[in-house]
Amino acid sequence: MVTLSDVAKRAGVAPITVSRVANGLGSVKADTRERVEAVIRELGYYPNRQAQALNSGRIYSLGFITPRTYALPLHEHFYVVNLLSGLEKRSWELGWDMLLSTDHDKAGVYDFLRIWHQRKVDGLVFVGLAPVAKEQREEIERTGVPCVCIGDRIGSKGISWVDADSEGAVKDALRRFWDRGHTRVAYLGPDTDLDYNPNFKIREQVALQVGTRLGMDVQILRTRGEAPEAGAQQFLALPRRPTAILAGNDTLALTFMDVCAGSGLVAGRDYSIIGFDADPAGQKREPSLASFRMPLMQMGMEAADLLVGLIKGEIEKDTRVFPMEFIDGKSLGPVPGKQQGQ
Amino acid sequence: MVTLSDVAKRAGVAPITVSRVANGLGSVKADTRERVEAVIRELGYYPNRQAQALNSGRIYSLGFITPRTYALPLHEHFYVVNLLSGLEKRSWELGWDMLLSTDHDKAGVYDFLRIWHQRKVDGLVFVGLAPVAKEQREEIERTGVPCVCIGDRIGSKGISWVDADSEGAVKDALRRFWDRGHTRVAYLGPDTDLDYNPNFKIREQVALQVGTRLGMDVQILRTRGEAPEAGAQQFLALPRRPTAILAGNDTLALTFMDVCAGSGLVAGRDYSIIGFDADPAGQKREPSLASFRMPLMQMGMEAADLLVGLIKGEIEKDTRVFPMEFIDGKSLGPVPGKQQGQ
DNA sequence: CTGAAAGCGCTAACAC
DNA sequence: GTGTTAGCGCTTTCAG
Repeated sequence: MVTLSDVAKRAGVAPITVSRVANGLGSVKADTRERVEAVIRELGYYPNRQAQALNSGRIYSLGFITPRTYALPLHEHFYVVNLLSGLEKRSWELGWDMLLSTDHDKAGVYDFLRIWHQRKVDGLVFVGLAPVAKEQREEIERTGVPCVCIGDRIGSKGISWVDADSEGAVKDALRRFWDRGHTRVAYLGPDTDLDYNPNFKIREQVALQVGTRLGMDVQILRTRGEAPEAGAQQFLALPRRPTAILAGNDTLALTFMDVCAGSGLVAGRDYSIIGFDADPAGQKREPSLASFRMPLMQMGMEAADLLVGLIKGEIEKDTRVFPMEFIDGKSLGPVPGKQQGQ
Repeated sequence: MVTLSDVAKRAGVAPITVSRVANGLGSVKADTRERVEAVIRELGYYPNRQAQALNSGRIYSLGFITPRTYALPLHEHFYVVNLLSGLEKRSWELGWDMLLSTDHDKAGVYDFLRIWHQRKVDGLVFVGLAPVAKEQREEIERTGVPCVCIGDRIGSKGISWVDADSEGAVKDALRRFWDRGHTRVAYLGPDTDLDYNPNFKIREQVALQVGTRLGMDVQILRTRGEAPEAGAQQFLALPRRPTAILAGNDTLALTFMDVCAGSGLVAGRDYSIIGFDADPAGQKREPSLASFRMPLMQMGMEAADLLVGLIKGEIEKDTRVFPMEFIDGKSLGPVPGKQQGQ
């Protein structure tokens, strides 16, 4: 391994001079600089980041915590892979590397701060698919780890976050239902006890508020962890069924459509439905599922931006909300039985 | 930040004693150990890996170089994402972290050894989608960087590799053609000048050898970088067309099928075709595309295994080949015009 | 079983 | 403009 001193000896200067040349800091006479630069190239010298970091406290790595909440392999986690892609891209553009880690240690203990404690990274990005424990939030505030959370609007003054605009999307969806004449609508969500994800709650609440404000009749349907078809069964059993359903995500929506199809009800004809996530599976099926797409790659990129800003101390805690894009589909239709064009 | 000395002071011992307790090395009296352990927990002490690495030369991170060969965002690179998934899983199981990096620096210079030179990782895994320059191979041999290449059977004594068994798959494919009566076959490959990937060459050569040995008439069809439909056009223009085509990958196969469909030729009826990669797009289309699937996740996991073994010095250069799995599809049929059952 | 001293590669602070 | 000194947090000698 070629060290600073190796270069210094060969160039006949003090180590600190090589340091100054390598980092372009301080003033060095032109011919000294050139001589040192020549030796650096000749010997193929690279500064040892570990040693640098021991001084500066900066290793130029961002930590990305991959959630283990669902026992899926990483590559099947559409959401995470897309975020990762954006994070990697922007980190690279900014000249930082990215360290991938998981949020559980071997004993199953939630320990996502480990890589920061060990000083392997300067800050952390994590995905809000699981709740962050109170002690952890306090630890983050106490130690001042630069932290960005994606998808959970954490109420901690130590944690910045980026999230998609669920409120806007729910309003948009209900407006689309309304424009097509639907007045009896439902929100289909997961059993909140089993499936932590703050966006489900936000979507449900906003659906209730906005629907009521529009004068709609809004019901809540719920799946159960062990019975994903429960929401649809609930729906089918209703005496006066809603004509339009907003589902918390596409997975919920697709299961719903499957169960209804079993009873001869076709989306877009017998009822309308819109989901979230723009899952490719939804767009390929027949009828195609209308949905909202989050700009995941961009969210990942901005999370990296934010984190680097926090680490450098250039910004304080910040939060960003990204609009979702409506993806049209055949699952959205008029009120069944009603005359077209009023 | 809590340091070793902080713990030492509080426990009333020398720093080295804390080090021994934290690492479980050397002998420490039971009650001293317990006292120190209590303080470690109380203060929430984590060893600083940078400082440790400065001594031991080991940071417990594996580098994964994401290729920039194709200007795709990471998440659209099926192959890379699946490998990544396996690497991440096994690294985690082994207690190592994974650093993601790219193979080009900002000036476009191929510089994938950077993170190792900087001592941010102990070794590297990279994907053989682009050729490794001679100087790089020499540098790897000279410096002894632990290296594992995926998908390119690099002939360097410094580089271990893992790869899928293209030979076996090609034999399997030709055997399947043969069993269905096909005797005029073709291999469809990319313009080799434009698309570096050693597996294309292997598949082409093995197809020629094995086909000839079976007494088949084997032709070579080629796309061109700017004209992916060239292979199919070549095929359509032939006076006596092959009845079965083995494509270098599913992308090539799907383009081929599209062009042929434009001339009224349907795969599985008018000709047979098999691809590589088991691209989901191929399995969802009509007729579905028969293909070979590589165990990408497993290959990633074994690459991590190999790399950790190399780093620890437990193994020398090693290579591993993984069988592919045949995925059946409607694109595979009998010889057109021939009576079924002979 | 425990500790003191020296050093890993680098840089901040202070001379000259 | 350049060099000397000390120290980042930890571990490897070598003593006691």
